[in-house]
Formats: sequence, structure tokens, C-alpha cells
Amino acid sequence: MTPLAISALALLSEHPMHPYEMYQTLIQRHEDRIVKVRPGSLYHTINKLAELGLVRVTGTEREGNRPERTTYEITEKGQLALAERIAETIGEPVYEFPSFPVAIGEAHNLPRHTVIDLVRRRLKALDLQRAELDDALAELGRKELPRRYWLDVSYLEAVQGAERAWLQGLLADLESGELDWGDGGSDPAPSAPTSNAQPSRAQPSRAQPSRAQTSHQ
Amino acid sequence: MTPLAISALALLSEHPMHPYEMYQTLIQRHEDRIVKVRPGSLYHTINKLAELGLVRVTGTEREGNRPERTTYEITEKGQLALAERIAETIGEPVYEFPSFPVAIGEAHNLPRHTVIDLVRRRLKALDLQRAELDDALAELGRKELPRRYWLDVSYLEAVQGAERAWLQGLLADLESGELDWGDGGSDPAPSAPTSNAQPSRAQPSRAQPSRAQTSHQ
DNA sequence: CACCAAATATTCCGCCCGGAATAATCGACG
DNA sequence: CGTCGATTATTCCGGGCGGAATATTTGGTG
Repeated sequence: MTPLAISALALLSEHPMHPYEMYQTLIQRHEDRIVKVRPGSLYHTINKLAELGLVRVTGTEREGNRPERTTYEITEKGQLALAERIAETIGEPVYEFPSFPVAIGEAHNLPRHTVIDLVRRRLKALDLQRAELDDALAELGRKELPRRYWLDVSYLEAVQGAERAWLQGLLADLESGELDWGDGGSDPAPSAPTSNAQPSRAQPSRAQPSRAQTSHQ
Repeated sequence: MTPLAISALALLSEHPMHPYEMYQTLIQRHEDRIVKVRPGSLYHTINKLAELGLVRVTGTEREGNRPERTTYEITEKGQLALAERIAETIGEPVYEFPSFPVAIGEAHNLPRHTVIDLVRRRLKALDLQRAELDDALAELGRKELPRRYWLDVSYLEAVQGAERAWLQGLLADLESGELDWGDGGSDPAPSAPTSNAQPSRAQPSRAQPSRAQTSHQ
């Protein structure tokens, strides 16, 4: 059950709708910033939910000569599945393999000055995004929409802030030469300065995962 | 070009290999924590890279009567594409629609006590993950592997830390009643206490995305 | 009032990815 | 020295998702 399925179920949990209305609603509420929503995928998703018995057709009407709209409603089973899926997604973290960590893990293939430039670019873009998030939050605050409805935005802002901070640290270390880059930047430069060979990663050897709870900021 | 394609190219940039050796190498280096790597996808990826002319077959040998191994090497074009793709991924942030924000955005569909429980669960799991990350970092430090080779782990730890902090804040506000949940928890409870209807999200109205750079911690 | 762009509402095709199947060989153990 | 399970190495098939196509209607503009 994909994120889009969750959103769709949640919408039907408000009141019965036809797929296109879901689409419009999601766009108009700017939920497309949180869930990836394509018309095609939406119809597929609804179909699958219907097969699973989580939603059911409540009628098909035709207005004028437009393509006929099929309206759906959520079922008992659907309500349960929705709650279940939300709970699962919150309760057990699942790593979803974003691509930035991969790229940053391979950044050593690029020369230092390039990476400095790229990190600067990313920071600039993130600053823009933050401005948009802030605007959204300000607007939400002005509407006095209760906070429980914009937890997602708040979360994104927090995580994004951490990324910016980390990038700033990286940038500083790259510029100061504090961070050894295998060039003549600083420190004991190894024998082969611009080698491509990557040493094999260490194996954490299944060590005891014990001291949780030690807050380190 | 997917993250796996980046990793594959990066491996071939070390030396020519057959797909299965890439697979082994990735596993043994624990890169499967950063990139999603399935045997099937790997072969598909290599094939596509070959079609694109980013890698080329360097030979096929057969040892004993095993299925014959096809060895690949990276091409000139491949080297360029690799650098280009890494740069792109670092330089321009792309939102990849993780599912947790969706779920947290729909958490208001669950009763407060359930959400409290779920957030506690997630925190516990994240603490375990942090322990593993710390172990990995400790091991890497012991091996004296230069920091530029584990930037990815460092990044993950930073972002994960922010998530934990945010969750702790949320948990506190849920427990204290500080956060209005539409139940009788606190504050001016609206007319329909356990309504399902979600108010439409505010529209940031394309506001001027201007003041970047205003550091607010 | 003619016409073109945008909105309405949905279907369809093709690619991509993951899980499972295949198939041979090596090592270990009795 | 037979055989069972793990390792080696790859292929294949099916489902899901995204982009584009389709077909009609509304609204705005000269």
C-alpha cells in the first residue's frame, strides 16, 4: 500500500468522491508536495483499493457528454486498513534509499573545488525551499489551522534544517582544508594523490547495539 | 539514471568487473545500507548502461561449467556521465516523497494515545539504528579510513538526529496536552470533537520567496 | 459568434524493478 | 565417497507507476 493509497483512503474517509475530485483536492491542498500524485497512478491506486475491498463503487453518473465519473466510498475494511497503515508507517521506520546519500558517498570521485561549488548550490536551493516552507507555515498559522494538521510541514522543516547545518559544516571543512580530500589540500597526503581506488568499507561486526537514549546534540 | 547505476559505474571506475562481483563488493562494503541493490535490478541496470554506451563488454569467460560471466569496463562517456550524475544529485535537491511525512500528516485520524504509543515505538527503533550507525562510525574511525569515504554515514546520522529531536518534541507536546488533538485534551475544543473532516490546507498564494539566508536555528 | 486554450475525466502503453526460478559447482560432514 | 546445502551467476516474468493520448466541454477573446 503506497503513500498515494493512504492519501486516497484518507480523502474518501472524509466523504465519497470520484478520482478526479481526489486529484483536484490534493492539488488544491498542496498535498502534492508530500505525496507524489500523477493522474495515472491515482486511477490505478483506486482500482487496486477496490479489488482489495477497501473502497467500493457507490455510483456512476454522467454530466452532459463528459466521460462518466465513477464515485467511490470507503468501506469498513478500508477504515481499518487506513488506520493500520498509518500506524505501521509511523511506528516502524523504513529506510527508503534517497539518492543524495549515495551521491555524497561518491563525492570523493570529484575534485574538491567542484564539490565546494555543488554544496554551495544545494545550500542556495535549500534556502529557497525553506523560504517557501516558512511562507506555508506562516499562512497556516494565520488561518489558525490547528497544528495537528500541519505536523508534516513542521517535520520537513526540522529535517531540512539539519541537512543545511550539516552541509554548512561540510562546506567549511572543505574550504578550510580541514577535510582531507586526497589532493594536496592538507595533512599527510597518501602515496597516490588522485587515485580512484576506494578502500573497502569497515564491517561494524554486529557489535552490541546497547546504549540507546544517550542524547547527543 | 538510478542510484544503483551510480554505484555500479563507480565500481567499474575502480576496475573492470562482472555484475556478480559488483553485487558481492557492494554487500561486503555494506553499501546495501545506502543503495537498494537486488541482483535482478543490478543486471538490468548494467544492461541499460551498456545500451547507453556508458559501459562496454570487455570479455566473457567461463570457469568450469558455471554460467559464463560477462565482464564490463567503464567507457570514457561513462566516466563523464558518472561525474555529471553525482554533481547533479548533490547540486540540485530533489524531493523523493518519503512515506513518513504522509503518515504523520494523517496521524490526526488516529486517537492521541495511539499516536503517543507509535511515536515511542519509532523513537525506540531509531535509537537502535543510531547505535548501529555509531558502531559503524567507530569502526571506520579505528580503520583510519579518511572521512571523505564515510560522508554518507555522517550525513545520515545528522539527519536522523534531527528526526529524533523532532519526535521527542512531538511526544512531549502530545503527552502534556500542549498539542490540541481535537479531543478534550486541552484548549478551545471545536464544536465537533472527533470529526473526520479535514479543513482545506492554506494556499501560500505564491508569496514572494525572497528572504533566503535568514538563519533561524 | 468563431475559435483556441484550459479544464474535465479517464484510459492506455511501455519501462523499470523486484522476487523467484534456474542451474551448475564447491565444501563439509558423516 | 555420496549428498545436502550454500555459493556462484544469471534470466525471466509479473505488477506498478508514470507520461502521454483521448475526447468532450467550458470560458475567454478578437
